[in-house]
Amino acid sequence: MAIERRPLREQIREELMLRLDRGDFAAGTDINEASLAAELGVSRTPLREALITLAGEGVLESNQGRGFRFAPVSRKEFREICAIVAALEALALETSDPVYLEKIAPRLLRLAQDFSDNIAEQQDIERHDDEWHDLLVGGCLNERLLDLITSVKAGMRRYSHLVAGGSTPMERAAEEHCRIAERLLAGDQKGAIAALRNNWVNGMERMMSRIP
Amino acid sequence: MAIERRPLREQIREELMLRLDRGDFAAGTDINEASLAAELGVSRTPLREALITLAGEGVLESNQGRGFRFAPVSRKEFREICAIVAALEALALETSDPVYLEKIAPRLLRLAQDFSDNIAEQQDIERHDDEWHDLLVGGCLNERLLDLITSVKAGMRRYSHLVAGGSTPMERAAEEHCRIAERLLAGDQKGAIAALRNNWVNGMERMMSRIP
DNA sequence: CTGTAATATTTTGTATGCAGAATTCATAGT
DNA sequence: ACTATGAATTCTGCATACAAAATATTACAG
Repeated sequence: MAIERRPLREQIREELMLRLDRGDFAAGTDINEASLAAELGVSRTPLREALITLAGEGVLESNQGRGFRFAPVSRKEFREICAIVAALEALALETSDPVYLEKIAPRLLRLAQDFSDNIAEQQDIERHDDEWHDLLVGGCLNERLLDLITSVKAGMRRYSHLVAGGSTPMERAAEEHCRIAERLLAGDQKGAIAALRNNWVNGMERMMSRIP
Repeated sequence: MAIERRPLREQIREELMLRLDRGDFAAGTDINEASLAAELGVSRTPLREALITLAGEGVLESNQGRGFRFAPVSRKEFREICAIVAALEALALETSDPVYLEKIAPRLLRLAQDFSDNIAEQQDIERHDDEWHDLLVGGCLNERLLDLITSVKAGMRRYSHLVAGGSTPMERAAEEHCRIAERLLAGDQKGAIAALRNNWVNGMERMMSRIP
């Protein structure tokens, strides 16, 4: 039996992010610490620690005397986050080892193609897309950068369930992933970065209409 | 009388960052929660909340059962943070209103020139440099981005007192700031961004030798 | 004298308690 | 009926208490 030996605040944070993905929390709703703690079977102390972490990542907001609430969503903020992630992933790609990139390019291409074949659940699509990007930038040796990307993307997860279920043209996304992989295969790092930026801009536009 | 009506955790965080700037904490030293809380005149609860925030910003590390400690410094990590901030400030400049940039360009130029004139304390130099960059990117409407820049720069503050006191060629920094301001005055946003990136690369190199 | 096991002490991680701020609800006055 | 006022309640923010893990100390065998 593998007993969990990590701070409760981390486990709580993970669980809350999972519930956020499932769409359990509407944007803007306040959190009742006592009831949520009871529901999770923990005390308020580690819960609050998790909430403070999430507030630092922009998932939650806190107001003096008024506790925490899920940060409201807006097209403006979504645009902002996308621009940031695009720049950060571009940086990750710029500073990655070209040899490594060429090595993983075939895998990236295959994943992108598999992706376009299977019509999957929205939840799976999101996860698949995330994993693809993780693999893409995973060769970057800048650890702080990879951590930062993860952290900023956490703030973006508030939007993922909003755009779910619709007729998201994921073929387009897969197509764009193929383009990136092709550039990498060709050893064209510059082109891959441009294609990646393009992927983020388009992805943003695709989602945008579904946000209030 | 203006009574402080903001969470203790924020005030504590601020105080700790101030002490960090003063060089009170050596990199790698563990924090004793009880004694630090007593010293600050608060309980462990809001102190821990501040520590968790700082850990999220990369200023501290936490290990299960072992508490918090100031994250060790390294040239590698310093390079990493500089690359990130350079990319983020470049993004901020890219997405700023050109009209606004031209409007503040004269002020930026004047500040940079004043800077090179006065031989100030190292502490002042740091502060001045920060304020200059804040003004530069302050016109960016991407609020998330500005917050993120502040947050990432917090992690960089662990290094500022390390490089202090030496014969830092700040004339060079002031010169580079002038270049950036001149590009903005000329309405050459692209050139300003390049000059800004150059400023970060050089600034990094200047500091690098003084880090273990 | 050195290495190790047992014990004592310190310190963290989590739970609980408490005061005050914010909100809700009820009541009175217009 | 509607608003204003005040009491009652809820909830947060901070302090304290407790249990378990980690560290330091001691005792002892080799």
